[in-house]
Formats: sequence, structure tokens, C-alpha cells
Amino acid sequence: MGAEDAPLRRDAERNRERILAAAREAYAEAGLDVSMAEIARHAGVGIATLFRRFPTREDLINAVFADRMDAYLTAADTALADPDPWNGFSGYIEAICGMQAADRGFADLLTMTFPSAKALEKQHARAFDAMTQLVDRAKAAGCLRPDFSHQDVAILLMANAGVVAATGHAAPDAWRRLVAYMLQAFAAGEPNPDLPPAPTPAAMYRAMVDLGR
Amino acid sequence: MGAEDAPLRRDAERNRERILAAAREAYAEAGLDVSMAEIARHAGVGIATLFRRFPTREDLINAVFADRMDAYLTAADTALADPDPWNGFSGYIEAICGMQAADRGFADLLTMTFPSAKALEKQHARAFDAMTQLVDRAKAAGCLRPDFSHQDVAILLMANAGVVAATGHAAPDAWRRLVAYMLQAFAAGEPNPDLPPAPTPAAMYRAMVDLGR
DNA sequence: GCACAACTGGAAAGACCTATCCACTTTGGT
DNA sequence: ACCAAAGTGGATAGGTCTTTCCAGTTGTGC
Repeated sequence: MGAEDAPLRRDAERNRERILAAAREAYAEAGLDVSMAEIARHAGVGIATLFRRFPTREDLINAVFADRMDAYLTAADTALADPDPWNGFSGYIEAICGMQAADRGFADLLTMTFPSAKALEKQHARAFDAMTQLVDRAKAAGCLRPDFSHQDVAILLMANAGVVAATGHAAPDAWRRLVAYMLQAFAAGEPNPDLPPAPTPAAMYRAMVDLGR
Repeated sequence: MGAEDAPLRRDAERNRERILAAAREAYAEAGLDVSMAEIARHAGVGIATLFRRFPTREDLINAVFADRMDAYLTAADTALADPDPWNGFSGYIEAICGMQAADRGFADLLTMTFPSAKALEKQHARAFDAMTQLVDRAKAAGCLRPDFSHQDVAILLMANAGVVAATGHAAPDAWRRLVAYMLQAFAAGEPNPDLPPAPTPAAMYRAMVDLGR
């Protein structure tokens, strides 16, 4: 299980890397809806080469963001290792929002779900577990307001994706304002005004599936 | 000045209305990047009819959202008429974010700027003035934190556009959570933690122009 | 240094979009 | 009722994108 099938010929492997590099760059710059043709052109390979190596756009996205998803998971583990529940939680939020700001494709990816992409979904699920622990711990310690719901993290990621997509290069630090405001509101303060009800987890899941077209 | 040029023939006027209705519906549902062809089909008119009446996509957007922009302006005036500065400000924020949630096209529109669309830009500018007054009044009254900047309103609109685009029909009230959190953080509370610096107005302007492609 | 499987890029098919053109139809004033 | 002007939709040109196919090229093991 998990074998790499046939090892690629040397020139094929070189082209694969070129494609991944081009895709990484294009996605980071412009988000996940860059065309396959554009990526092939940018990589300097024929369009057929791209499609043979990555038959669907999802396959390519999967390969491009494998390492970024690792970093995403690591961020959750690091946060859980922090002895201070609030530091852990808020540091985590800042870290993942920062990752979104650094890579528009990743920003899109975090708010989407591709039920067909197995490996990616598994990491998504693991990250979700760690995030839930982080939330529960912070709540138990009384740092995080009790009416906080883990859907709020997804909402913040979607909001942040919106800011990042809009401000792009023109105001690359605008997202920090958003996150700072939100973290303040998340903290358990003295007067925590009532919140509208949170969407159900199922509704948020549907929303993320919809985003994947 | 301001004349309607030649009054349209009756059948032409009917088609114009059909086009506007179709465009209004399509934009509300799917945002501003619905194709012209799709709108013509949906309106049941030939593609040529659409292009003759609205030579550019901007012309169409302009016509479709004229009344919505009026409502947008009215919201600011209503808010200024409220004797309570905080009520005025927070009601305004809720109102315009609600308008974004009700119409995805409008959500896109508010975070974009089309320097070429004269009428629309004029209203945009007037709304901006009213909003600035609203902010200044709330700050002077001590309801709004002193380090709030009017760029934060634009950031919130972009964030909200992100949430609305992502949650769509699946979680149509998710935006309310975002807005509630943000308003709490905007209020002048006892412990207002330091914020990262706000983007410059010029940077935000550039961001909005970029969004308009 | 040869042979063959692996790999290549370009061409092509099918969809879709914008924008323009033009032969035909409708409207409205007389 | 008539007929010019105003308006119509389909056809078309030229662009993009996805996906498949295939004749030619290039590594690699022997």
C-alpha cells in the first residue's frame, strides 16, 4: 500500500517537478481557479504532459498542497503543545490565517472540501480534530467564550479568504486587522454580548463542498 | 444633461426590462461574473439585443444595481439620522452586510471599484462620505474605539463577501456571526488590545480596483 | 549501440464566451 | 394601411478552456 507505482523515467520526473513548481506559483498568486492550460504553458511542457501526469485538477491540487497541508497539521500540534490554552488557540488562528495570506490557493483550499480527494480529506479531518481539541481546551480554561463554536473557525477562514483575495498585493497586511478584531471578540471578556446562532456543522460542510464546484 | 436620449420603442423597452430582471436574478444568485451569454439566454432575448442595449458588462451592472445603490445610500442617511451614534453605526454595518448576504452580486460590487463607471462611482463616493461621518461621530461619542479606521469597514465588507460567497445557501445566516463578533470588537471597551496598523486608504483603493479586473 | 517501452508536444474535437454583422420583423406616425 | 426607422435574433469570427489521440522522440537495460 502506498507504493509509488512505477518509478518515473528521469525526464518525466523532471517535467513533473516543473509542473508542480509552476502550479505552486500560479495557485499562490491567483487562487485555485487557474486553468490547466495556463499551468502547462507556465511550466513549459505540453498540455498532454500535464494531463497524463495529473488527470484531474484535483490530482494536481492534491500534489501541490501536500506539504502545505503538513504544515497546517503541524501548526495544530504545535498549538496543542503550548501549555497556555489561549496562546495555543490564538497562535493557531494567526498561523493558519497567515498561511492563507501567504498563498491564495491555500486560502481557497482551506475553505473547500473535495469529498473525492482521499489523502487531502484525511489531513483535513485530522486538522479538524486537533482544532476542536484546541477550542475545547481553551473553553475549559475559561479563555475562550463559552458560546464559541468550532464553526466560527471556518467562518473566520472564509472571511479571511475574502480579505486576502480582495487585498492581494495592494494591502498585504489587511488580514491582520481582521484576525486581531476577531480574536478579541473570541476571548472570554466581561461583557460578551449575545451572538446569533452558529450554523450547524452539517451546513458548513455543505458550504465547503459547494465551493469545490 | 441627464436626458434619456431617445425614448425606446415599446418592444425594446420590454426587452430591456427582461434583461434587467434576468441579470438581477443571476447576479444575486451567483455573483458578478455570470456571463453575458447566460443572461441573454435567461432573459429569452438574442445575444445581440443584450449587447446593443448594454455594450459592456459594466453598463449592465450599472443599470442593474442602480436602485440597490440608492438603498445603500439611504442606509447611511438613516443611520446618520439615528440620535444614538452607536446604534447608527452598528445598525448601518448590519444593514449593509445584510444587503451583501441578500445579493451576491451586490456583495461583489461593494468591494470593487470601477473607475470608469461614473454614476456608480459617484454614489460609491457619497456613501463613503456618509460612512466616514458615521465613524467620526461614533468615535467622538466614545462608542467606537479610537484606533478604528474607516478602512476597517472595507475590510469587513471584503470579509463578509468571503463568508457570503462560501456559505451561500448552505448556511445563509453565517454572516451574522461574523458581524456580531466584529461589532463587539469595534466597540470601545475597557481593554482594547493593540491592533496591527490599518492599510492606507490608497492601498485599499488599489485593492478594490484590482478586484474589478 | 540497439530496440522498445516510456514519454513527448502539437493537433483536434467539443464547449463556452465576447463581440460584431446583417437580413428579416415589428412598431408607430401619417 | 403603409413604410421608414428601430429593433430583432441567428450566424459568425476569434478567443479561451478541457480532454483525447497519435506520430514522433528520448531514456534505459541489455
